[in-house]
Formats: sequence, structure tokens, C-alpha cells
Amino acid sequence: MDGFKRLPESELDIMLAVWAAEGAITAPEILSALDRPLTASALHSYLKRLEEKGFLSCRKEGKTNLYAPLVSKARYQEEEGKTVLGKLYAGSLRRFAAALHDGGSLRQEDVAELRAYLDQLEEEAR
Amino acid sequence: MDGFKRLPESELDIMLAVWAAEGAITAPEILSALDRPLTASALHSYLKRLEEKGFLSCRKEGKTNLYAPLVSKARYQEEEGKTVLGKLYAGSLRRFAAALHDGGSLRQEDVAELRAYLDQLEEEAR
DNA sequence: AAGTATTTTCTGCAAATGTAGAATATACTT
DNA sequence: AAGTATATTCTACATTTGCAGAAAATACTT
Repeated sequence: MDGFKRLPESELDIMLAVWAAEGAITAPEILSALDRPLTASALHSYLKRLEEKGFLSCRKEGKTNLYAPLVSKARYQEEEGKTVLGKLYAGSLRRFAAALHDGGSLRQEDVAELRAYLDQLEEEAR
Repeated sequence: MDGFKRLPESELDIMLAVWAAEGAITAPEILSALDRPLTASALHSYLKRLEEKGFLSCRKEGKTNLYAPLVSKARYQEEEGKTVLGKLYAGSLRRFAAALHDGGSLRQEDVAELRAYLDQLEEEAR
């Protein structure tokens, strides 16, 4: 039905780099975009797995490959958000916010920003 | 510094069952609390790993073990929330909410609930 | 005390994840 | 054309995760 696959950390890191690029990106570019050290061959293993999982497309251009996302960041964010929320916060965004707040991880600023967004939502809802 | 460990799915499922109990809980109780089928021995593997990771304590009472959480649900929710937010939503709760909304996963109701919570926060902040 | 049921332990294994070395292919220089 | 640099592919391996069978321990019956 849903077919959505959650990605392991390392593969997600790669996808984040790919999403950060405009259209397509090469392996060396990904390597330099990553903030953690990784060998080229390790990266290529991840890329291959991401292709198999249907997250990336790959076309060859001369000697280098060009990778492009098949799943948008927005879609992944939404699915992952739903999953996490459902699993750990009873599906409630309020609980999520409360957990952050109670742990001291919510600044006044974050609250204001969120509130402004909610205002805007209600605006649109009319 | 932080020492916080994210748990894999299966182990998290166990922790959720443990957290749901008041003080301590036995393996058979966990088994019946889980909604997916699992053999007793599989469960015990997870329990052992959770002990090793410092998430559970275990004391023996006759033939059965009693498991209790060493990491509170609140603490886990906070850390996991921070991690997910940081990784996928640039640390912004607003972005998180927006991702959910854009994906059609936010009902009017959820928004209202969240707003009420924010109101309450601001109240307290004075 | 013997037999039965329940719980735990021990051991093992397949799949997924994290990672690299070496070999190969392709392009760039000279 | 040869040599050098760069990117890719192939292969391999350790660790972690997901899971279960069989054996051992403990308790419950009769």
C-alpha cells in the first residue's frame, strides 16, 4: 500500500546532499558536500543501495555518474514525520512540541515562528 | 558528551511496552502488550540488548525477571525529537509542522490543539 | 518425587548497515 | 601512445539488527 521506506542514517545523509543540489549531482560533489569523511567506494555502496531502493536515479555522463532524487525531500519529510509522530508521540504534534519544550529545546523564537505559521494556516483555511 | 543512543525499531517497540507499564514489567507481560507476534526468545534478545545499552534494568524475582526503564520516555522523546528535527527539518518545528501540513497530515483539530498549547506556553512565560 | 508448564539462557543465523581495498574504466596530459 | 589522475565497480568484511531453536532453570501439580 504505502511502500514508503525509511532510510538508515548513512543513506539519509547521502540523500540530504542530493536534495541540497539543484537537479543532479555527481559522487565527488556529494563527497565534498558531506561533513563527515567517507571513501569514494563507501559512498558508491550507499548510492547503489539508494538506487535499488528507488530513491535515486543514475545516468552516466562520460566517466562520471549523475544522480538525481526519485523521492522528493518534501515527500520523505512528510512520511518520516508521520512515522515518528505516530510511533513516539501518539500522532500528536502538540505532544511532540511539549517533549521538546519540556526538555528545554524550544526557544521563545521557535514558538513564535510556529505560532506565526499556524496563524497563516488559519488565514488560508477561510 | 551526550551518550544518547537511538534505538532500532524492534527495541523501541519493547521500550514502548515497558514505558506503558507502571513500575516494572515481566517478559510475558511485554509479549502480550505487543501487537505483533514474537517468540519469547526473540524478545529476550532485545531485552538483553536494551540492558547492555543502558536502557533497562533487570532484577530477578523467582523464575521471572522484572524489567524497568533506566531512560524515561520523556527523555527519549526529547532526544529523538531533537535528532529528527535537526536532521530533517533544519531544527525548525515550523518546518516540521509545514511538512505534515503540506502532506495533508494535519487536521484542523491538530492545529487547534497545538495552538492552545502554545497559548499556554506564552501564558506561563510571564 | 515425578511430571508438566513457564521463563530464561545460550547459541546461532540471515539480512541490513557501515565501510574499504583493489581492480577497472575513462578521461586528461604531455 | 604512454603516463597520470579520477571515478566507478567489484568484492569483502565487521557490526548491528531481527529473529528463533534447543537447552536449562525454576515453579506448579499431583
